[in-house]
Amino acid sequence: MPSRRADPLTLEVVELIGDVVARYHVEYEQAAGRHQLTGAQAKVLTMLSLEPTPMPMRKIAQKLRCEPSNITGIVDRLETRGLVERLPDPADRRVKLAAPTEEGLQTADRLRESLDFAREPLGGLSTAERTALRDLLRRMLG
Amino acid sequence: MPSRRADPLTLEVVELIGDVVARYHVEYEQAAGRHQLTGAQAKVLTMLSLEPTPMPMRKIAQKLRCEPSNITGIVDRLETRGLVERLPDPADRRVKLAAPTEEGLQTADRLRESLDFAREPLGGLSTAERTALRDLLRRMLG
DNA sequence: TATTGTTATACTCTATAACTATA
DNA sequence: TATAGTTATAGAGTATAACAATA
Repeated sequence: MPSRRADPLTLEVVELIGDVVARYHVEYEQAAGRHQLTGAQAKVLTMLSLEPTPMPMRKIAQKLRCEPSNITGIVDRLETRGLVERLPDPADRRVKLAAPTEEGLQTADRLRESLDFAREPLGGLSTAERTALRDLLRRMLG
Repeated sequence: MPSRRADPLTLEVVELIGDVVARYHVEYEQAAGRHQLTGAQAKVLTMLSLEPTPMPMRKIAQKLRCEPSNITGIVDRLETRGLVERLPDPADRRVKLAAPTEEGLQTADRLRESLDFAREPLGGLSTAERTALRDLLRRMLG
């Protein structure tokens, strides 16, 4: 992996992405806080709310790219608040499946709606510009 | 602040931005880790390395949007490693100014160079596309 | 033996409140 | 009194290692 200097244009784009990241982060934490959730708790709850079926603890850790032992505590706190529950896996008694409760699903919905980042900064862009941005981001991540 | 559903295009852009944010974060932490720094330490060191003059502790906190008491510990750790030093402010004896050492500046430089996010994901984009992305991000950030 | 989830431990980050030394 | 930085404290996230139950 060669380490060379990027051109000024690339550097500026990287800096702008850094700004977007910083802003997104602040807004995400604020949105989570409005529901008495930390960022990590909001991430786990959101992920579980988008899954069609309950998810093993280990898989949550893989998706979040962290150690499985961390998920124990995060799910503990979500479970204490009645937003998530642990279910046994009939196929493997070692596994515990985490699933959002009805209240957890509602909280996840409200969380999504309160993410102002969805509207505010994109509000100034036309449909054509948003389409262009979408395509560029897709290619970037592709 | 009205809470309404965003259109599908906006939602997709927001999701893509979320992906970029997640990826940026992982890469930033990894780059920091390669230099035995945490993300917060890397942020402070980078900020100080870009400032023309030493910065009061309080101003660092404002820029990072956190409490001043946090900066004490972060600068403590950077200072222990010889990457940052605290200087007195001749104009106000209450103030302590933080400044990167020579080694701190070198570490900050290497950190920037090792931020793969600068090259890899943007490598697939042409100059015209990078320009378009820059303009869209600029408009997004207002 | 290997794997899943948990526990125990240690470190860092974070906010809050109280303290100190200046202003 | 007000402000800058620190300290003390508590909660949360993180990685590592060791453990019990199960495969």
